[in-house]
Amino acid sequence: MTTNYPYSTAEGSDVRVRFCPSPTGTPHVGLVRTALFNWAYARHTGGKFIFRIEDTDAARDSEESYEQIIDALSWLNLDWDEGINVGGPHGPYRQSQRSDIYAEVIEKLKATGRVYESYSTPEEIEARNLAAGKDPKVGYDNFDRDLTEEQKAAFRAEGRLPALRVRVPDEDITFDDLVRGEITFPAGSFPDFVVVRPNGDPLYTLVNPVDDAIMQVTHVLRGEDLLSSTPRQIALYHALIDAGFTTHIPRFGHLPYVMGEGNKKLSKRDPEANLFHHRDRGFIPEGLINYLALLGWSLTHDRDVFTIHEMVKAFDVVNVNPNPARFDQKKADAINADHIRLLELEDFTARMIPYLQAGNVLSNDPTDEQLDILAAAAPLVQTRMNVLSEAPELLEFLFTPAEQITYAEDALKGLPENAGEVIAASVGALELIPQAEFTHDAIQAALNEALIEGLELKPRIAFGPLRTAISGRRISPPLFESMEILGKADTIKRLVRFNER
RNA sequence: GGCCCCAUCGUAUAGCGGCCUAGUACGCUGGCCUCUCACGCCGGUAACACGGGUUCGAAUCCCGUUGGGGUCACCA
Repeated sequence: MTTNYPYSTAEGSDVRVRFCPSPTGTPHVGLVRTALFNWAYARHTGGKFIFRIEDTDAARDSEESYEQIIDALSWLNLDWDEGINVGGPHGPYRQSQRSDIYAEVIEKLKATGRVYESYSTPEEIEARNLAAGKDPKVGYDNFDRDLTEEQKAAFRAEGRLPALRVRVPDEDITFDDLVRGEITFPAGSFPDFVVVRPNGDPLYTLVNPVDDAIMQVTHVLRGEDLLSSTPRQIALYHALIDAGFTTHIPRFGHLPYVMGEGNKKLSKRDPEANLFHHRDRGFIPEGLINYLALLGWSLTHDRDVFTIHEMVKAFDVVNVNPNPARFDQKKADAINADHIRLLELEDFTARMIPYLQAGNVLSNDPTDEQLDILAAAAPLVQTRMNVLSEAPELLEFLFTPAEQITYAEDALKGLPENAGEVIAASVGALELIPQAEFTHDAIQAALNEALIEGLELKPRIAFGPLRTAISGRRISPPLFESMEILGKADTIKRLVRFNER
């Protein structure tokens, strides 16, 4: 019974968790959240985080996807202690390179009798179920469990090769899920399952638990979709313990789904499922990690913006919420915006550069003058962005020559009748400011005097035309600061050009 | 269909038997600030799926119902 097959009791620095994606497509935010929780648990406990790749499906796996997964972890700063590219005592860490290990395991497993040869084809199984009046959905009928040597020889004589199945014990299987509590699967819930194809290829059902066993994984934290395969893995673990590959069954914790719109799992088709979509939009790692952590976990009752360090300090998988969480783009953006505001100014400035380049606002090799403008403008826009891809739209006018400014339709439409007069008066006032004193305070004072007091305009009416003339937009960073950055000559040039258009 | 999981404002969550006439955040919304837009600040909106228990007392424990989801491959 289960007393013979103990669960891991590891804690603290003895904890060993792993992240083991199969490289089939772009990294999904659900996958990333799984990586994050495993990583956070390892860092919290002081244990080890192992990263291996489950590339046993040659038809679907790709090298591109493999590289993207590494790119994703690196971008998010989720580092690992053993595995891909860093090595470790249980390598190699790509399953496609572990065939010899699996071959040895398979031989030993056969010797224990917990794994047996099965010659039934899917067609034969279905036919038998139908003949017995059973729903074909019940699956395999354990037909080959006790084949005699003569029967096996007869099948082989027909040229048939056996798949290998695990003999599922005829008893209830119970485990204590770290996020859901005790879960019991009654005896007979599932039939003996295939772990090795007739051609000798081991399946996920074998290699995943085998590698966890060999790598001495103590806590398996993974998606809820694998919950119903857990009793099968536990059955296999019994065999692995019998065969001497390990001594304990890991603890399991099944993390809730990340859902999309409606009530369906966020599918690979949804753009917001794609991690890189968020990176391209201008999520910063701090923001995305924070938001993803919120999907099933919380730091405290009254605060949801936190650093990765705060998360590591507080994270325990037993506090993960079992119910599925909807991915809410608006909330994610808001969290990201908060993290953008938390950045040091220089850091924020630097992080905008790739997005400005992508938006053709900055060249690949920005000039010192451009960098000076950016540094001056950065504080004006740090509270005006949710995602960094908003930077080009907001800052473009500062990097565009006066003669190339275009005026947005909605900006022109909202202008007052006397826009020309306002601008003319502004030019006159600004001309009087000495070049060296062309600061936002001086600009504001001059314009206030000329427009608000002189022409007796409401500020809203007074500054709208100037904003449009300067930026071409209805909405822009603060006006006087923008004028200061542009400088006296360029500012006046823009105003004059606007009135001459 | 069998088996399994899940169930607090629209969304994410706090809550682990009394502190709850249910807190926080996003969203939406009223206002203040204000050169636009933001930020910031003040306020509003809105939830314990249902029915039985257990208990002096239940959002919290138990059972059932309903609803949702997953899984039943020689995919992972």
